[in-house]
Amino acid sequence: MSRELIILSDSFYARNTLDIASDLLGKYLVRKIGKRRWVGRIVEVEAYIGEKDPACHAFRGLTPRTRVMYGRPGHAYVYFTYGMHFMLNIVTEREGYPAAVLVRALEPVEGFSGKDPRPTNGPGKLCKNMYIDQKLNGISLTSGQLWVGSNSGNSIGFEIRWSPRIGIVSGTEKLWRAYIYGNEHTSRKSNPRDAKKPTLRLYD
DNA sequence: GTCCTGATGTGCT
DNA sequence: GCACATCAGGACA
Repeated sequence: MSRELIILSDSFYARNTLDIASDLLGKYLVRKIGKRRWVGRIVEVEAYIGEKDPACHAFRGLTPRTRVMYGRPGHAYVYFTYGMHFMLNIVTEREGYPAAVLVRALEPVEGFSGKDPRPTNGPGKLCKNMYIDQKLNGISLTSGQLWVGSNSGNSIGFEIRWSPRIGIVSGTEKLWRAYIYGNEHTSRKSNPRDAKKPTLRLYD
């Protein structure tokens, strides 16, 4: 990182989830443990919005697991799945309304020294390689352990495309997965047939 | 490169 | 019980 990053404040996350999803692309996810730091440029995300979205964990309402998603925006919702993977989500919208953005893939920028040329090209993989686990569930993204920053300089232009979300069985008609078209670090190859706009969000 | 499979914890029915 | 917002490794091409 040649320039320092500006931490996004809570107000960034208190908006429409689809806007946040696309705005997060090109921003930097930062994980800090002591003096070690990992930084990745966000290249792929998915939106999960409200109790009427059948793919959203809040589809079945408020439970101990989904409590964080109903909480204040700008916090991390981390959960465990498939018996072996953690997933990082960022809570959005307003308190009491369950919505979040799943961080699916990053382009490594700093701190990744292993042999894998794509250490962060999937949601479980990026959590593993950045030591993100359930201990971070519910923390604020201004707490200093984990946050999203934006580069103060000119950002390089890129094209955003939208597709169905990955790994779900219902809600596949919604185009709520956004990624940086042509980037090598997404979880799937770019598809020229993917849309240039998301499926419009319908409020409850 | 593609397709297929096994490993595995947790929340909720 | 079962359904998962998955990944790595092996078989094949």
